[in-house]
Amino acid sequence: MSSKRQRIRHIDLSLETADDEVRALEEAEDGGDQEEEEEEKEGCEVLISNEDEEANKHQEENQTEEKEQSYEKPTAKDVIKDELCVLQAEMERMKEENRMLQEVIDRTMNDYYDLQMKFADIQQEDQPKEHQVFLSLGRQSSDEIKQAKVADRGSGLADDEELGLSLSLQTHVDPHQRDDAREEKGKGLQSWAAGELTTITSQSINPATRKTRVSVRARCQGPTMNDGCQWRKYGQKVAKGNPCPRAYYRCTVAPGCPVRKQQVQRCLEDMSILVTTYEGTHNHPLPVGATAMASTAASSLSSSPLSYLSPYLANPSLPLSTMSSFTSSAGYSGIFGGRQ
DNA sequence: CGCGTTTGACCCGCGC
DNA sequence: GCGCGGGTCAAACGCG
Repeated sequence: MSSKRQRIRHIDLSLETADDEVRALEEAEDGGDQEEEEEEKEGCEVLISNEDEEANKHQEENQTEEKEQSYEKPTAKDVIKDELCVLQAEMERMKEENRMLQEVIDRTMNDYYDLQMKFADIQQEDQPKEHQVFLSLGRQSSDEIKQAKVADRGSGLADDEELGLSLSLQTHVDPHQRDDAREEKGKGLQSWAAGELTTITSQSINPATRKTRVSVRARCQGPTMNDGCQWRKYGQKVAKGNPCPRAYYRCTVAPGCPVRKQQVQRCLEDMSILVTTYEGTHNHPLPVGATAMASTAASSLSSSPLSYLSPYLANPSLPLSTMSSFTSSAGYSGIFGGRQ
C-alpha cells in the first residue's frame, strides 16, 4: 500500500511543478495584470521569472548600447522601437510557450485522472467483496470508462468485468445514498472551487465501523480549508509520529449531522499541505455555497485542466447532477476511491 | 450572554 | 488482562 501512496505523491509533485511553471509564465507574460486564478502565491517562482525578464532587458539594453556604438547615432525613437519589437517578439514567444504548457497540463491531468481511476480499482481489489458492493465509479461517461479500461489493460491490475459490475451496481444505488456520496465528494471538491486544493486524495475505510471516509490533501495556508460547510471544533489531539496536532470538527449545518472531519497538518513533508479526512454522510442538504462550489468543481474536473487550476472560471451554472460523473454511491468513487 | 475554542479526562478498540 | 493510542466529552475560558 505504501508504494501506491508514493505513486500519488509523485503525481502531486509533477502537477505542482507544471502549475508553477505556467503561473510563472503567466506572470512574466502579463505582469500579473490578469485576474489571479489562485489566491495562493508562489512568490519565488514569480521572482525567478521576473529576474529572467530583467536579465533579458539588460541583455537588450546591452545590445542597444552596442548598436549605438556601431551605428551612427540612432534616434531615441528608433531605440524605443527596437526595444518594443524585441519585447513584443518575446511576448509572442512566451504566449506560444504558455499555450504549449497548457497542453502539457491538459495531458497531465488526463493521465492523472486515469491514474486515480486505476488507483481506485486497485484498492477495490484489495477489499473483500462485501465492500466492493458499495464501490462505485459513479456515472461515468463512456469516454471515462474507456480511459479506465485502457489504464487497466495497461497495468493488468484490474479487469473490465469488475469495473462493469461496479458501474452496473451504482445504477441500483439508493438515491439517498447517492446524495450522501455527492455531499461527501462535494465537500472535498469544494476546496477545488476555493482554489486551495492542490491534490486530491485517497480514501480509506474503517472496517470496524464501516463509516465512509474521504481524505483530501489540500495546499492551504489557513488552519482549515474552507469547504463551504460549517464546522465546529470539538477536540484536538497530538497524534503519535506527527508533531502537528490533529483537530476534530463536527458539521453544524444541521443538528445531529453525523459528519465529522479531522485535519492533520503534515509538518514533516510539507507544512502547507493539509490533510482533511471526512467521515460520515450528511443528513441534510449542503448549503447553497457548498453545493455551488461542489458543482463548479465537478465541472472543472470533468472539463479542462485549466478550469481545474481555476475552477471559478468553469461554468458554475452546471447542475449538481454533474457531480455524479465522478461521484458515487455511499461515499465512494473513482477519484476518491472511497468505500463503505 | 451566547457561541466557539481549548484542554484535560475519559472511553474504547486493538495489539501483545 | 494490560497498556497504548486515537477519538470524544465537557468544563473552563475567551471573544465579540
